[in-house]
Amino acid sequence: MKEKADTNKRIVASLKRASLFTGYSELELRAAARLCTRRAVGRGEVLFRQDLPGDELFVLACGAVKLTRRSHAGRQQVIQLVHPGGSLGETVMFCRRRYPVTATAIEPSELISIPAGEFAAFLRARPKLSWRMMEELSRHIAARIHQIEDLTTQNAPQKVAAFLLARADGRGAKGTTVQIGGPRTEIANLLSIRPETLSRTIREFRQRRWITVERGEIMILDPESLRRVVSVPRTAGAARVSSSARPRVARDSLLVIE
Amino acid sequence: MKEKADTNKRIVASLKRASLFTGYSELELRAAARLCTRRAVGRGEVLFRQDLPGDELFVLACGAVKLTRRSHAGRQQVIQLVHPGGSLGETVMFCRRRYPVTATAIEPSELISIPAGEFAAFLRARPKLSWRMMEELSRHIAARIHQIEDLTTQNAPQKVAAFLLARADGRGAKGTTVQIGGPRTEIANLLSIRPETLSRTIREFRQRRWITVERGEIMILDPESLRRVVSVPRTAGAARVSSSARPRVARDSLLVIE
DNA sequence: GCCTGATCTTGACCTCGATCAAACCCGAAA
DNA sequence: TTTCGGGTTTGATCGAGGTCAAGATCAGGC
Repeated sequence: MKEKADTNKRIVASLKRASLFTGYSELELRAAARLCTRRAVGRGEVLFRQDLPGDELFVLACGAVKLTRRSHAGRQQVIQLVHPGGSLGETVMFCRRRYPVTATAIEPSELISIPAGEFAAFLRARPKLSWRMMEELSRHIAARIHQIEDLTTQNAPQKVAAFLLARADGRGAKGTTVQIGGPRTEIANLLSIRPETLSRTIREFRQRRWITVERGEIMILDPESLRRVVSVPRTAGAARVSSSARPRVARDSLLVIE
Repeated sequence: MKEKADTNKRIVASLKRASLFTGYSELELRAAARLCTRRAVGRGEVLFRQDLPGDELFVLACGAVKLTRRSHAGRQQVIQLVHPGGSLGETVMFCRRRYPVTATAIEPSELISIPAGEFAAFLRARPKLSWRMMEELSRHIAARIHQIEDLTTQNAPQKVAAFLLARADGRGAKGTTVQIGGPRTEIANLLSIRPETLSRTIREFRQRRWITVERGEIMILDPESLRRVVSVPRTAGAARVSSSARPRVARDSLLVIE
């Protein structure tokens, strides 16, 4: 019937934009799309839960989803914010059918649901696409490694600056803007800082005319300065003079650039 | 010739112990081993470097290797300590032939070197083993996610306790010991704390008779207490009484258990 | 054995960011 | 319009852990 064909077209269009499916031929895309179904969810809705079994993975068509992990001691940590074109739950196909994280929509979202079993069979029959999947998994590993590096080596302003630059990619040309899907708290949690600290840092950046903020949209005015913050070795090159010679200068700013 | 056959046997034996090769049949193991070569390295020797191209992956037969990442700002972070049976550099087969981390031996070590190109061909010809590889990559992702959780949600004593318990696995039965390969500094760096803090934490644990230390070998006396430290929500359940009613108790211990 | 250089320990101090608490803002419901 | 509730901002304070510096301890090499 006509309607079904139309749905399928839209699914193909969504998959085409997903990094998980780059490199797929038109034919392969259509074959994959035939397995899938669309699904709309409201803000706050949970797609799957950490440690629970499941049998579907997703591609995010539009909206925003957070992947979180609740630690044994009850503390929650955002692992990733997924944007349109991203995928979630891929590993459920390989790891004892359990999800390593919890996925929650932080905005009304549309997703493509892919049944794990059928997609696995689909891949098994197509070695070349299996290889693509491995590339994708490797990319994932690299991303998590990079994240560990950022979380452990950067201080709060560096985290925020790096985050902004990463979002405004395309070399962050002097006027790009960064959309923030969902409440700012989620970003703070992703960077593993408190909302209060994020707020203060943003204020600092704004006062220095490095960014402007309006309506949950941040515009980058001075990417160079932000980059400098990120790449400075830590509490910047000042000091290292004659130990505690001077009588302790008052600190009025979060940043220690000179 | 005899000698070559013997070398091959030893490689097979090493691979058999590697998680990357579990599930391989004897035949498949031998075929894989035929591609490989042994290699011994000294302490401090670098196997491959972050961001540089390369074309081999490794299985660690004995010794210890650290995987590190140097951040843009020069700070170094240990991502993983690899033990015998572990593998390193798997992703080089998929990610533009570049390594995401630097691998350095922290003890004299023996490795099996696997040429990336040939092993890729080997896998492509064996879909079932490709699938095993995907499982392995997924496991890797899960491990990194878990690590992010630990790094961000735990404080110093929790990190150390969790580390000890993880190493003394087999449910850490009251007397298991933990070997530490390489200098203790590496462990501190892995947990993203300073060596000084690690030292103090270990002293604390020792004073409480939870562990004993000798000759770079730690024995766990009281796994239950360690587990309790890990799973306590944060600065433990004390306080929360009548705000600052009491005149600020002196803190003499790193831990806040009651 | 005795040096010599790494690694580990201990103490004193200070800083960054967490925490607590109180306004403030703003969109949705009434 | 007012009310209500989640999110954000701001200020004040505190403490875990980082930093610096000085010893102690250990491991090879001679």
